[in-house]
Amino acid sequence: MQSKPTTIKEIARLLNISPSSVSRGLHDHPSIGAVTREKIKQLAKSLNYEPNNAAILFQKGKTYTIGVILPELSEHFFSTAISAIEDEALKKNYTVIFAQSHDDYDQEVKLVEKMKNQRVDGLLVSISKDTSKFNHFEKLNSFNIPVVFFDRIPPFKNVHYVACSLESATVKAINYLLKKGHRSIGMINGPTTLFASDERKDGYMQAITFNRLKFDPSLIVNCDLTEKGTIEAANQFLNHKRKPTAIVAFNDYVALFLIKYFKKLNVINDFDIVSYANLPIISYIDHSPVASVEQYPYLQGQKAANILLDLMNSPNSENQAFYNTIVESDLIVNEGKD
Amino acid sequence: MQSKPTTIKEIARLLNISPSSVSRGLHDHPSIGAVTREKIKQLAKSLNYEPNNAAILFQKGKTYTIGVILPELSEHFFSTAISAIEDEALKKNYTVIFAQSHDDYDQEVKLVEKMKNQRVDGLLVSISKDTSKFNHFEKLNSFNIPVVFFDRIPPFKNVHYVACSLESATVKAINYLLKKGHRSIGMINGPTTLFASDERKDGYMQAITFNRLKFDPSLIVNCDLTEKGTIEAANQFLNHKRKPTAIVAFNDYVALFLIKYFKKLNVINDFDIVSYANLPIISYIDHSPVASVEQYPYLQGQKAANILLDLMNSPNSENQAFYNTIVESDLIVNEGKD
DNA sequence: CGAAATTAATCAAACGTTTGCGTTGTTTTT
DNA sequence: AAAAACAACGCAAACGTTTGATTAATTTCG
Repeated sequence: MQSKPTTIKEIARLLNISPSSVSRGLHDHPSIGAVTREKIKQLAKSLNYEPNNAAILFQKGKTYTIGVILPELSEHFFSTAISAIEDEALKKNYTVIFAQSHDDYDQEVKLVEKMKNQRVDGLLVSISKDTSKFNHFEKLNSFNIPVVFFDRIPPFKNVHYVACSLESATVKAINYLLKKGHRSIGMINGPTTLFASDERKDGYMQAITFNRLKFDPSLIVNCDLTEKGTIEAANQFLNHKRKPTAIVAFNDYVALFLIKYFKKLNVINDFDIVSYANLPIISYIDHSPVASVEQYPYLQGQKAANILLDLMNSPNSENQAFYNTIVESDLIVNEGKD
Repeated sequence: MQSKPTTIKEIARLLNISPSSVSRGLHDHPSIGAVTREKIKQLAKSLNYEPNNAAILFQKGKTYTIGVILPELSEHFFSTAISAIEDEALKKNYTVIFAQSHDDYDQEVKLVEKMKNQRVDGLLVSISKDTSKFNHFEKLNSFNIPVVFFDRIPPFKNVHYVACSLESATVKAINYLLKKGHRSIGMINGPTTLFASDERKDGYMQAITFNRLKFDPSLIVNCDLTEKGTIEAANQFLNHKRKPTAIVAFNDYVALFLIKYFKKLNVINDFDIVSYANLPIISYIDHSPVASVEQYPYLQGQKAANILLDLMNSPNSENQAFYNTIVESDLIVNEGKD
């Protein structure tokens, strides 16, 4: 039994009125009389009429769809963020489509193009690790597709973004370690291309200088965030003349590699580790970090989605004000550990 | 600079030919001469022509979109599965839209309806914990929208599905524990409404009887999978006259609750725990499970997506054969522990 | 050389919905 | 009683693309 979906035309035919009247009736247009309106609605209901979305989208030139491009969905941070995005979108009856760059610049460029072709009404992007050029987003501007970056954002202010202040979070982290008595603190930072790396570095320096300590640049090591890179970084610290007693890891994955390596070398107890919270169960692991920077992915996703929904429904696209939203991050001290 | 996207009409006008020729030219239709074809393609390229998807979808009555409904995207299992789905869909130029039931039956019903209205070409579903009725999927049938269930599947065979054989995996797990010398093995099972609970129970019984041991039903405890429920279940085991020496946990979250509780009671060393792998870093935790059932979420997602793509492109919908695909799961023994 | 086949392109309809404008018929205002 | 206002609806175009049916021009073949 292959039911063809009911159409407005069909209803019009059965009621001997014009399709336009049916359309207006269904939308409570004032120029349709109450009796006809009710007749229309009743018949529509009894025939299980559902508007053909494709037709409406085509007609209106809007898709009621927001696109999300992110590096890797299976990372907890991003799956939580997109979960929030979807929840917010659903409230406003928008649909979410997404795609993963897998941290590859070329792929990201392609996906932006694809999203544009899909005619998304707006785009949320968390940029890939490899991305250092941003002109692939410019075309969206001319097509009037607003973009909001979240978490992994470009290093300039004239875009809309939502992100955590990793700088202030890092200050908190370093202050915490200083207060615990540490005087030599290492940092495994990310690639220099990442804005997030700058922020961590800035926070580090800010905390050090604020406390009138001398800043040793060799205590900050850039790392490609792989296990191999982490081990290399760790080795630099182990051989350092002022061997650190605490280490700030770029994220929980790095922290995991580090803990694994230190356990193997049996030096795990020589270090306090602080990390940034990507994983919910990090606190369950053996020799887990003493503290962790919570970046509130759900909140970030929520805010980014709402800003985008706002932008998509604001009339003048030539609005020159940019949303630069900072979500305060908190240092969560892991109690069970010492 | 508000560029309006280039259309076929525009190209046709500039070239003084008909839109249909442009369309055919772009699609390498044989009835368009080589010279015209190239002229068309060149101009299209130089004008950055991109087909208006909404128009095509509308015209063809297909959306090239597959919908995914799952309980909770932030769970690692599902984010990995949907990550695979998206990868597969992208290969065939399909787009993925998704929505979360948050394990709520009513929400699931609504989402199925919404997906139908969005005119998805096919649907992938992992059903919610609360779902015990399945008639909300029947309507899709009459609209010729194929559905493939994955992982959390309905308890009957006349649907398409991909799932792990939790039964055989559980057999492996129990056998492993028996071989380690355990004679009283507890199982924290899920709600009886879940098919997955039946499978675990069946596997348990199968392994026990195969090894000519007597089956004690009180060693299998149903649980709502919350922390509170887990503790209640644990207490039943602790007070059991044949106190188990090993426990099979429904999933890693349950295992985490259990480990936490046992650590608190300082009885963690009295038990070997086996779990089902939802979390990648479970092996890093303190007193982690001795073994873990890997359910291959990426593979499941991949297979489910490919089956769906297949169904969507198979001509006769009245095909009575159902894909019932079982992904073999493996017992991963956690080496570092003993 | 004329008929048939082939090539290259056009025409027009269709997909379902929305919307500006026009057309009735009725009621109110002056 | 004529003009104006209003209520309730229909007409037709439009959105961009695809596709079956046609036409016109050229080539092939007996």
